[in-house]
Amino acid sequence: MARLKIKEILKSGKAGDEVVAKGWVRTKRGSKNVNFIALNDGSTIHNLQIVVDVESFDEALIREINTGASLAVTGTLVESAGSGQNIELNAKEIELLGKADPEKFPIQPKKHSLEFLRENAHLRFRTNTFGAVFRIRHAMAFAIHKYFNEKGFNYLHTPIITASDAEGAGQMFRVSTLDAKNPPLTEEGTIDYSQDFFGRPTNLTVSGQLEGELGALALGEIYTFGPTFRAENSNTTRHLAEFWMIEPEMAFYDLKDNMDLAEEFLKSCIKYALDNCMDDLKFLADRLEQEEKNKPQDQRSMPLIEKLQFVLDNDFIRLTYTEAIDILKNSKPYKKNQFQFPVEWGIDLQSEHERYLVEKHFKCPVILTDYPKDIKAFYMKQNDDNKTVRAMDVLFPQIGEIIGGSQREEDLVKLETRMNEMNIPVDEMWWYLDTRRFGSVVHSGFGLGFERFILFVTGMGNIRDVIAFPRTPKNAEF
RNA sequence: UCCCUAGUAGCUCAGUUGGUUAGAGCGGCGGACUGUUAAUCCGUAGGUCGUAGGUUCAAGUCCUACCUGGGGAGCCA
Repeated sequence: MARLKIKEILKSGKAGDEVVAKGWVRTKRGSKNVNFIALNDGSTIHNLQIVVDVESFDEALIREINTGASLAVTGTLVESAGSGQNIELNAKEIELLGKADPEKFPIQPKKHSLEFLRENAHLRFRTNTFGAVFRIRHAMAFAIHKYFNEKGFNYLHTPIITASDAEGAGQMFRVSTLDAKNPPLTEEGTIDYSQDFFGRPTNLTVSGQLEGELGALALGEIYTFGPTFRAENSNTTRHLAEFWMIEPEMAFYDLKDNMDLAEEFLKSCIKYALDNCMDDLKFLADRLEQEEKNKPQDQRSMPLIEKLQFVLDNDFIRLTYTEAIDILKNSKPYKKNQFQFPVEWGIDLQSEHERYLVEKHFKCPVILTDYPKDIKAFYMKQNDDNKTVRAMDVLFPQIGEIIGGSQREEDLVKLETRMNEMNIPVDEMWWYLDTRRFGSVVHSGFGLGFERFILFVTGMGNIRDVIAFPRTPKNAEF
């Protein structure tokens, strides 16, 4: 008899069907004559209820069916006599696949704190919350590939190890096979990287963008979707040292095309979640609602599913940095001196400013464009005003910046001039500049932080709870 | 990295202005119960109070340093 997944059994199983189900015990309860086992195999958030007639099984076996143990159950599906489920499995045969010592198994059939589960990240998949989060995470990864594939984009694998440190996107992790205790030295006493594996200093990538541009300026549209590493000492609910990023790069796209793509892309993925992950979303929404009950009324956010639907139904507000500064200067908190940081044209917007725009003023996702060139990267397309660049940041409620992107500077002279101004080594970047030397075209791209997006879709509050094994300062367990 | 905050039983927490033998709920274990839904009821075991120093007749409680977690900020995705 073939094993059926619990999702399949609950969806199309009929009373009288003989089936085999395999999974892990969530709870066991019952009385002298009958026991009920909630069995979960990860295929769905819902459990299959196994009904055990105590008299027909070995007492020792039943004693070992504890929370966390794995079972193979053969039996007949019947309509449930109890409420709470339509169908349940009457056990004929139970095989204990793997025991779980109830005194040692850390996941109990009760509510655990997210902090505790983070310390047990190897077992937290076995909870409803993390089951839901990781099924949704998978669905979103799939939705991203589906979206770009249908749009004719090519999935480009840009390198994880890079020798370029010119990207300016943050501190990098060094990659080396040199002896850390006794590295070979040059005559000047510095580390001799010519003896290192690559014959030069190398690091883990902080962005695939520059290589992505090379691909786009031949293939037309590409996207990357891979791990990204930042050695920043960031300790927040929105930062990881190792995270996943999606970076589309498109030839012949100007900033407006770029914004249109970003908005359509985000909406398409959110729609996929609503269409395909409703069971998990409902669970997370309920969980969130319980948590929100402890908060004062005015601090509560929109229910999860409503929030996703809202983003889907409304156009993102688009405005320039300069317009945003004007709005901030005319805002109540500015006039009442409630902002901690100054608001002045030329400053980088602080989270409090972004949050005001998104959560208070517009109450809607916002795309800010045309930032001062001095607070943005060298590769961004310079505007004619000589003050701003064609940058765009997509700001989401609670998350803040979820996408950062720009139209890229395609003019060789302007780009080189800017690189010199910003002390970017032009020589080392010969390969990047070659795209501007040979058949340069208008092009654009952006980066989406995958985990930040998952935060938004799942309503989770800490980025460490939407990646399986988070890497953060002082933490690389598992 | 900075600011705030916390660390007491397997988990979530209480522990009074410093004062005898450190408490509860949940979980575990034993028992009861004819179908339960985080079952219920009765009973029971379980603690070097984050670590190291200090103040004091006396420290879970006060002080200092360090470690770890959480929240916020910066950096950014």
